[in-house]
Amino acid sequence: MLAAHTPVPETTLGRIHPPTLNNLLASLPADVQGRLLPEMELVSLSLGQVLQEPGTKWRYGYFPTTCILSKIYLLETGATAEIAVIGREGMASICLLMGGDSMPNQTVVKSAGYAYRVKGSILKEEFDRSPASQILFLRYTQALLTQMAQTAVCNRHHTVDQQLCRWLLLNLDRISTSELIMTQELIASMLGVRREGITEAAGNLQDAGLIRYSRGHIHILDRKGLEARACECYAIVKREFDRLLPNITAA
Amino acid sequence: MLAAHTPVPETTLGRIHPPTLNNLLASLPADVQGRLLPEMELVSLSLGQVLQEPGTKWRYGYFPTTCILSKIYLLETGATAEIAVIGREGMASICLLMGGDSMPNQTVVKSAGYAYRVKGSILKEEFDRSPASQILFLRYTQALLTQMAQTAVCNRHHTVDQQLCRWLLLNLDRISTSELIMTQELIASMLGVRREGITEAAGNLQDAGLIRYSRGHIHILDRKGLEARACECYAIVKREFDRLLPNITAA
DNA sequence: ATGAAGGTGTGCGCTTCCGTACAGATTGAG
DNA sequence: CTCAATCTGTACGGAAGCGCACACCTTCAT
Repeated sequence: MLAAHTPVPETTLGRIHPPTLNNLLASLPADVQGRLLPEMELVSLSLGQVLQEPGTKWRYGYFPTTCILSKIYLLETGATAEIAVIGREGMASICLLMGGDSMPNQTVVKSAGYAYRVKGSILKEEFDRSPASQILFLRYTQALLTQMAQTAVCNRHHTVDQQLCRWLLLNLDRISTSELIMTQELIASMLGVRREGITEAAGNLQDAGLIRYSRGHIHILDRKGLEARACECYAIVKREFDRLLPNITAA
Repeated sequence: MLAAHTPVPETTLGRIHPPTLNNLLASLPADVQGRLLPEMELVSLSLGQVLQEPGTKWRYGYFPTTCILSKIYLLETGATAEIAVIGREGMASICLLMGGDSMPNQTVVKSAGYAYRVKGSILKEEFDRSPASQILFLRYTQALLTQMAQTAVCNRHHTVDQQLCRWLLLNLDRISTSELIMTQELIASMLGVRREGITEAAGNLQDAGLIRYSRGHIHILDRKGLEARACECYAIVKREFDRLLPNITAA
């Protein structure tokens, strides 16, 4: 069931919450922004909302500003696993640009907030027409590719503890506070492990003084500590994002 | 250490072994083929040869005809994991087109054979210039993306037995015989598990009459049986390849 | 205030896979 | 033919994670 998006009317919010909060949009040259931004629409997305079901055609391109999106696979058994995180550094709907129009995974909102969206046809037209936007979007595609590949390796070789650290950092990079709103149940489904596994791992991190946990609220106390405890996967992906998209901060 | 490629001189081989054995090249319209094919060079690749080290700039685009390539991650601990397979259905060096020029993983030859290669600059120029080639290469990129994503999920949730089936099928689709030349040691490093794990899984498949194994030679006896025993991941990726690249046979 | 719902901590037996060690089998070079 | 190298089979203890069960503890609506 596709929840309806809530378009935000032209209010003060639109003016104090510009599309350029999204780093990709902000990195586009002025002429492309001039054409694209007027076509964009601010939408409010709520936690858990399903943006796109597997195999269905994307009608819009989404550029998060304050929300975080998650690409999630659903298996026949009901098991799930997150394969990519998308925040203000990027966009959802790569497949519109790649020409496939759909992908076999779900896209859900894992942190409530805002995003700008634009009709797929308009986005694709701009992509085909302007080399500057093409370069940017293709480089982002490669960054996303790297994130997925690293997720595959991480799933194979690293412990739940390490993966939780990586996962927290990945999300922390995409919000402006140091507090994540996320139940253990939800984290477990993203990492594709048991809820009890997260309870234990989070307990370890809390004992180590790295985070503070309370009923769906995670306060990050020691970012450096998390980085030290995370597997190499986080740093590799971050380095690639920085290399490919030098003007964009989040990993 | 980068082993030197062996360029194959203009002999009868070149004539009876055309670039169009590669399905991507074969799918290009005549005018693009007219420009690109004369620039291509047939190279012979041997088992285990390292085509590209992590983080190094790709100088050529590779289009396998009879060889199979593998994108492999190396972790700090020495652990490895394959994240994608590339055969005659595709190409290595996506990052040339995406603009990143390098990726943080290795590319190795996992089944000896031939490939055509072309200078990166020429390939990129053609990509930028001809919409037809761009559409094709971008759709292939999405297919590759799907393969990686599915690998991530598979690594998380499926047994070695299932993954071995998927892996055998993935390779079988990219060769013309029903015999794979591959030691258990090598397979283990690709799947990121112990060699003994493969011994056991292969033993199971042999007992079930699906394959016959002998010192680095695997004969596939019952393809349908393998498909039935594999996890859903194989079918999902194959379906996406077929959908995105309708004129291309291998998954 | 109070009961229900949702979120978290804990324990226990089980499976899968890992690490290690070693023995047997096949292949190929001298 | 013979020996060394390579590949494969087997065995065993241990670690990590799963599935399940259940006891708490917050929060929130009635």
